[in-house]
Amino acid sequence: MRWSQAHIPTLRDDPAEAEAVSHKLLVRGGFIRQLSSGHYSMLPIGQRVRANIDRVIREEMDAIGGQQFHLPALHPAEIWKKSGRWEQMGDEMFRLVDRKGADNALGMTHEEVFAMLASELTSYRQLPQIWYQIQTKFRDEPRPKSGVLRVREFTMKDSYSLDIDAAGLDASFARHRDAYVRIFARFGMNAVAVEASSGIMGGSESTEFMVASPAGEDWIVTCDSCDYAANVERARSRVTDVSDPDAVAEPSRFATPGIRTIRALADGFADIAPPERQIKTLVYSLDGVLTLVLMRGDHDLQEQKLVDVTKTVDIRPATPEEIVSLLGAHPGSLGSVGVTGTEIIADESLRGRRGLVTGANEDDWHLRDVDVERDIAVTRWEDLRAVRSGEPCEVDGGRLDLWKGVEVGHIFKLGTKYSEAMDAYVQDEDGNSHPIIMGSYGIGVERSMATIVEGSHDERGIIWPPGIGPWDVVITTLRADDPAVQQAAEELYGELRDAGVAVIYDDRAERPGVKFADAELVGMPFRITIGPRGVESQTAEFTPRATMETEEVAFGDCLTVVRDRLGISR
RNA sequence: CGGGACGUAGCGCAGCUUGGUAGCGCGCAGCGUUCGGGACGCUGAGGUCGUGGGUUCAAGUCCCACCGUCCCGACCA
Repeated sequence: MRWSQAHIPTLRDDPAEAEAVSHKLLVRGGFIRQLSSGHYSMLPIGQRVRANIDRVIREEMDAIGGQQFHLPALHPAEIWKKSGRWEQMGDEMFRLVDRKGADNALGMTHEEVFAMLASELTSYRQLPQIWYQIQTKFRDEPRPKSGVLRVREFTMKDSYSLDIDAAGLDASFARHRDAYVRIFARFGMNAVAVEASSGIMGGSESTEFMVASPAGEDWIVTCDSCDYAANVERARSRVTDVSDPDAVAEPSRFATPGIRTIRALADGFADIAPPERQIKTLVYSLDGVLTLVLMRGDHDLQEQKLVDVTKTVDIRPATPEEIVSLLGAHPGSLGSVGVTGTEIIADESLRGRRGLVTGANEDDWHLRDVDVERDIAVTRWEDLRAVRSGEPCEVDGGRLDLWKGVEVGHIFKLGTKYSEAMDAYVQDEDGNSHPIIMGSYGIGVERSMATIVEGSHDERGIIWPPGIGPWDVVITTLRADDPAVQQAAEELYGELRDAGVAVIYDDRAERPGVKFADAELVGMPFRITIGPRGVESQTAEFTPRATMETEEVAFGDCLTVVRDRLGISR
């Protein structure tokens, strides 16, 4: 491609609304443009990057035996009703009615359609299968943000494994995991596989691939001395021990006028009520049912954990009115001693604790000498605690770090939910019918593109890894009007192109500063500069974008150097 | 959905308080000079001031409604 003929609308000014670095650079560099909130156009060079990302994914998916499909984006409501997700997906699913009056949905994911296709399978001999596609997904996000990192319409590589038994699923899962490690490595990312919650998709062994970035929306916990890594929605840590008295008296009331917070109670009654000796009583509405949630005073609830253990779809804190009608007191004086007929879910760190302080369910009064197991009718014990930075790792006691990450991939085991719903059964060798066991695996394409940029840029612009950017090499001429320069550049351009190198020739009659600045903004990994000086000595300048350290290369050696730097295999 | 802000030329913005012929920078077109790090001069093109309604002799400016976009929160494989 010649730059003079390419549509690469770079901008000199930052887009006003840009807050994520990748968004700013992709817009300025002429890769993407916004159409509306959450919908982006891919411009030619953005599309080239996307094609490269697709290619890498395809190569690695094919390498583990994957077969590419292309499924419809528009789905009849029936298949979603059949799996039970027509209702479950709520407002996140785009829905529309066609001219016949039939309900339709724009696909947010494709378990249903793939499971329908899998229903044609009849024998264990046809398994295992890995089926994938690279396709548009629609999700009516309540708040698209950060440019292309969180949108309503995006491309996803989604794959599904089909196996006859758990061992087969384990193998398919492991293959995907390995493929993902290779894919993200080729993207130049340092992606960490972390334990995660599987959310409304259902399933187990949910593993997210996270890349550290300030633009990330998830908090990740990793241990500094072992390989433990988890999303905070699921992360665990060791609890700091608190020693309690062996036996305590019956609970007794004491007046706490005006005290409404853990902090205030600890300050006012330092001898008996430090935060770790208090019980924090939270009231939640879980699918419309009021439930008490008990935490240690100095701990915070991780709401996703509560959602996961209770399988709740709709969670919200109870309103003050609901709380008063349930417990007879306002927040600040709530407790669970003597409460019956209401589910009481307590965090594991409260198990066996004695001599604690909690609200008396009467405004301005608290109870002391509470023995949790003796005095509270706990109905469930669960791990609900939010992990904090610096806490000891549950595995080896190492220090836990907390960092923000972007989710670029997610893999998990689905089980038989969709195969059962869509009647995807096969017979085993004994003639017995079994639902196919499925796994589900996703990679966000545009999100990967943005995440690469988040992690690989400098003040001048983007630095694409070889094989990912729109071109690997840019030939920049200085004095494009000089016939000798032109001829040298044309020859090199033809040579590289014939050799299969992705090269763009900046033949524009611009001043050097403009051409350099554009090349660095767009981010080709290597620049070859040809000017009058070099024509004299028959040398070009070879400048890797990452280091910006220029070396002189004879015209005749340029192709060899480029091949070396790109890795000859490509 | 709650809170906040913003919609004026392709991009970034001023003008609104105090109503009276729509401006600046970049970019764009032509000509000339320039040419190893975002040049300069001259000339020029380009705007239903988000949409609709209202007040007024007169609305980019004041009032109302709606739409859109961004940020914070809620929410979110």
